[in-house]
Amino acid sequence: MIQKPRGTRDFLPDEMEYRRTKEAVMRQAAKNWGYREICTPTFEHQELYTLRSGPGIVKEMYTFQDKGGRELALRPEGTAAVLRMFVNEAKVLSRPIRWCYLSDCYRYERPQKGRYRQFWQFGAELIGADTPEGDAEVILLADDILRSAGVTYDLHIGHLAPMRHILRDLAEDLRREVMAHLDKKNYEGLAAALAACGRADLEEPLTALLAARTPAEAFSICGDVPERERIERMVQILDSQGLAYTLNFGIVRGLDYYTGMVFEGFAENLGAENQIIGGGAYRLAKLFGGEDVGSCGFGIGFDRVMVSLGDAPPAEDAVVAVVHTPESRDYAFSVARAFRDAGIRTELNLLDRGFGGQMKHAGKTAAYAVVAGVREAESGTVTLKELSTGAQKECPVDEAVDGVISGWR
RNA sequence: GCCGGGGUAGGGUAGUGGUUAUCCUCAGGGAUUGUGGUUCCCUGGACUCGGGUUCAAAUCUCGGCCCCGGCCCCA
Repeated sequence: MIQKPRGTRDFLPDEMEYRRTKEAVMRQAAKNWGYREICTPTFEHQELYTLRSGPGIVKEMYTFQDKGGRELALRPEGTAAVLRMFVNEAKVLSRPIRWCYLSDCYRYERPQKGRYRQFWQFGAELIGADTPEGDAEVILLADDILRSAGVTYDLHIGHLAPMRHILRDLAEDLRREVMAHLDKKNYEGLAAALAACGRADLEEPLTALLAARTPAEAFSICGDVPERERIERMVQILDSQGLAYTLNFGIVRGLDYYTGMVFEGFAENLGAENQIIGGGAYRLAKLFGGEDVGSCGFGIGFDRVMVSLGDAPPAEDAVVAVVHTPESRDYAFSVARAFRDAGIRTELNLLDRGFGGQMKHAGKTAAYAVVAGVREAESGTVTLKELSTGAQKECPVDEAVDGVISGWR
């Protein structure tokens, strides 16, 4: 027997239908905000991802060389390809551009709860609206999508400007180190790093900034920054919409990728991998050879959404099982077609089973049995039987279809 | 890459070196050739893989693979 590759999953129909239901809800929410769905290739030139994330990322990706010698990689996330697509194709589209996607992504990582080597990411990108209104819209959209899907989560929103302002005098590599410590809440490491470079004076404002829960508090610590008005306007919009969130100026989210607003969300029922969404403002287009246009977006871990929501409820669709005999086979196919044309999931017996066997099978797999035997074929009727109650009646096909649609009664 | 816990039919399980590996569920068939569900009968299906110890391994041991939890990472 061949096992599936490590970190991959199979989905049976009950779970798959549940996933599709949630996908549809999320797509619809995005659509309502004007975010239209796009699709990019499953694999791209490796360079797209190393440009964005550095050469070290290769060991975390599924990479391969194709028969033409091209160095390719299965996509490890959604944003890079979307911005690549924007640079390639969307220069003439009127802005802002609102796009969303649901992509299968691949990362060579150790699987654990909520983390797989093949996973799905629902993302949205707003390109060319580098404004506080744009930042606010992306956050509100993300919240709408997650709540529509039924997820309960904690939302944390921040902005990189205050922290970068405090760290403005530090050398680039030291700044990265300090921010990495802050990201991991490693305060001992933070103190040691600052002391080592003679900037222990920064420890107090940094820890105070992490505790700040309003823009006013943050600016009283870091002083005035050019982004102040933008941050305040964004917060004002979010508050006007009654959004539940925590302001957190300690959010770092990777190092050089995000340029302004950043946000994260954490859901229940997940283990160590409880981050369900991450996003923020960034400027990637220029890196990929386009103009320097500001963008803002997020990625939702779709599989984590599903884990957080719990087990799939069993499917409830009415199912009709058509029971027949070899002599009435053609009639049975016609009867099944009538039910299918009405949008009813209908399964016709395909095996060499007697009436009793067919009814037995119908009792396990269907809500209704529709008998299309010789007798019915001659009179153009069917015998409709509700399997939960055992009630049955012989009637014309149209009437039987209506009966199933209206739930028998 | 690292640490820990696991792996017995499709699912859930019993089995601390010794007959043909237990039970439930499930699936297929029959009792019942135009009426299922209950019941009864029959059938099918498993020791994760490989090496080692032993007269004898599901059981002890080592390693691989896979699963689960955590670390690292998380674009």
